[in-house]
Amino acid sequence: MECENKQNIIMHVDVNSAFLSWSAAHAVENGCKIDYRTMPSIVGGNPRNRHGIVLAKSIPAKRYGIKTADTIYSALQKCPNLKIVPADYQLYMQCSEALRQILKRYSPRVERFSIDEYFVDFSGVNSCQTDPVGFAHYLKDTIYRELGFTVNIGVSSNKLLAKIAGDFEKPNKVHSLFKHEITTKLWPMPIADLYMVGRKTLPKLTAMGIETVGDLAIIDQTLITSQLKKYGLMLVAIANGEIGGAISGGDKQVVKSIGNATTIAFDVTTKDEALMILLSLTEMTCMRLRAKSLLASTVAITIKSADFSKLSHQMTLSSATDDTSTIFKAVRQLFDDSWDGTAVRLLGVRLTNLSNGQYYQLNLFDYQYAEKRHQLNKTIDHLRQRYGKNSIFRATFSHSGFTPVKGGTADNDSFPTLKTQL
DNA sequence: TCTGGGGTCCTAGGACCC
DNA sequence: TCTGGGGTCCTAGGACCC
Repeated sequence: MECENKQNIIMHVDVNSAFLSWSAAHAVENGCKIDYRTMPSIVGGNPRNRHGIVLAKSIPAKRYGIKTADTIYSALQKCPNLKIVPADYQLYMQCSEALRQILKRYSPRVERFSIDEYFVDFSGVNSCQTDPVGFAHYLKDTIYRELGFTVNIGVSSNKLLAKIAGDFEKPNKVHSLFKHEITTKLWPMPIADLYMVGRKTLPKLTAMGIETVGDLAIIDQTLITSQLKKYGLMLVAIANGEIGGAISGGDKQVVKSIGNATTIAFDVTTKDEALMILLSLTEMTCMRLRAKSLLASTVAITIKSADFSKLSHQMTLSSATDDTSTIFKAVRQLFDDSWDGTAVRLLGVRLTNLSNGQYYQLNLFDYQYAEKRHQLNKTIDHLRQRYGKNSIFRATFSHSGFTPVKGGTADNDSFPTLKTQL
């Protein structure tokens, strides 16, 4: 059936220091005399409303030991004259889209992996067959010439290896990592740099005497399982480049959950305040649910206390719904059942058990009621889309000092994980 | 630690059924 | 009830990614 010499070629395109690059390129384009990329700088949140972490850093900032997710406070300790640039998510979405448009010129099979990462399937694309690495260089330079920011491109025969290759040396580089290069390019890497080896896993691996990816790749199965269970086996598979999967089509992935959470600028101590915030998060989450034409049957809330202890509570509804009021009723009950009165730092709402079925399981009366609610919700969604998300809101919010619809990601894209395609 | 917000997957324990 | 075991679903918590 298949053409016998068809070669799978997958590329991973990753924007270098994405948020910082994008903000810097945008500033330069608008006449800013200095390029933040050439000096110690970060994109960060605002510590005044307790969003004070590093979202992206320049390469000079990295040389001061500043890491993503550091507190801005600690970043300033490491480099007192650090330039701090505020985040501009609208700009970032635009840059992400612009990048997608370039990629789509060369292959129809483009998949968004996160706001600053894409997989592109070049299998069977003629211009790319004979010299994929050369083509990747051309692509990288085209992106820089047209959009003004650099990317890393990883080239391989599956997504996992392409992604790992893209993470090798940065910035503005192309690396290949084909199966036959695993032992020479991947195995010498320190184990700390392997995808999926995080803060908690690293000490466990080092305690087992694992220092490089190669050490992990050839470890005895029963040994790794005894320490890390299934997770250990997955890591061994990654170390051998054995998890992959082609890119199916666009970025249509099955969404498993939708949610929004917010760290509040102050500690919340009253139920009224908490419910107000939960309502605004529910509004946003339900709007996104409806935008995807999905229904949810499980509602969950998260509470992070002032001491950073976390708690989650969930309930499954008797039938799936996309109605804000119905879902908020559940949210309110979950909060009542789980809040013990301690000061709250963060609140979150998440919907799972998603389906795209209609309102089956309902009798005629309930169906008509649900239909009415559905129309009302749709109308509100349209108004918010056209006139802004706070153009229409519940009476409780007037003069409350709270935002009626809270939470990010108004875009319709899902960000899948590699493991989904295991 | 002056410590964000969007997700996915895994695990362990309990409820319930046969 | 001095009661076995397998399957499935639900819940809470935790690890990881960007």
